[in-house]
Amino acid sequence: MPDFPQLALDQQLCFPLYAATRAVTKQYAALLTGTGLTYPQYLVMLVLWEAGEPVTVSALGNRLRLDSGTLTPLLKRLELAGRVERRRDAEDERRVLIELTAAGRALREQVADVPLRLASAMDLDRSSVVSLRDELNVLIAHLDDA
Amino acid sequence: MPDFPQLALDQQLCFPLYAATRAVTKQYAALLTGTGLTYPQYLVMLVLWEAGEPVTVSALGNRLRLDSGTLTPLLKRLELAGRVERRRDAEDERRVLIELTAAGRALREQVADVPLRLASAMDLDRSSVVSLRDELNVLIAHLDDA
DNA sequence: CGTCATTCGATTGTGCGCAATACAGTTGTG
DNA sequence: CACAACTGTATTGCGCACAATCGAATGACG
Repeated sequence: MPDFPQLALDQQLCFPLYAATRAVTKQYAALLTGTGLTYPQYLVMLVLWEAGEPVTVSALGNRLRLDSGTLTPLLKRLELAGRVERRRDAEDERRVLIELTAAGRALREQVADVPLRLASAMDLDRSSVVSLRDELNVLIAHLDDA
Repeated sequence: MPDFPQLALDQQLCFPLYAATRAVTKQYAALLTGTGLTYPQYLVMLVLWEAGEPVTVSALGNRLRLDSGTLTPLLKRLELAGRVERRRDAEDERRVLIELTAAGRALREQVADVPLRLASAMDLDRSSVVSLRDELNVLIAHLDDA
């Protein structure tokens, strides 16, 4: 019976990546209670705040690497909560534009301190965060090619 | 109108982490088609193969940081697929022991090359993988305390 | 021996994440 | 204009992930 050292959970990159993401998401969920946002909803709001103008569903999907099967119901929940409005683009009726409401824009100040609070919970120095972030971006880029 | 540079998607660690995990999971899904395993199911199998003996649901949960709400249905699907058997522990009737079937054990050889194939898809040198893995483990440890 | 807190797992309900599919609207081509 | 190909979004179905809750089994304590 051969052994399979390469299948050891702790030797692989995949599991720490998977576990760390869920741990970070859980921290965000804790900091976002009170805003009514989930973590993926928060990411969508980040894109909308950054854009400063209506954004199509596909643009959101490209930025966040999510497809319409994920975004459509998420955006409907954001609309139901009064954070965004959804309307067809008059220029091209296939497109749906997502626009912040006043309440959606106001939320930005309420979460402005979230990244800082997260960083303190993670307790990593700035250089570790930067190198980790950059290595992850390299990884993503490589997987895109494959 | 104040600006919120700290809310920029690209400056934060959270988004690359989130996106990289989904990219890696997608790669695993591709390599695991044919085995009938999903990525979380593959992780459960890794733990069972490593243990070499029946494992309780809670032990699986501790190792993988997943709760019974996730594991119970996942294990039922693995049982339905003939990979594992579930039975109450005679010593303590509250516990459920998860045991590999012959088919479940046999699967190990079939996926033995998956980590190597993943590593080649990720195209990172060994030292990057190790440092990334270790930094993620540090991150997880810190979030546990918080 | 009762009983009371704890442990273990299952269940329920909500929200992703994604493949596959459907379909309306748009564009290209002759 | 006719019509085929393409685009952008929505829908469906399945499988996680997790909070909250429940109920059975156990163990500690008086």
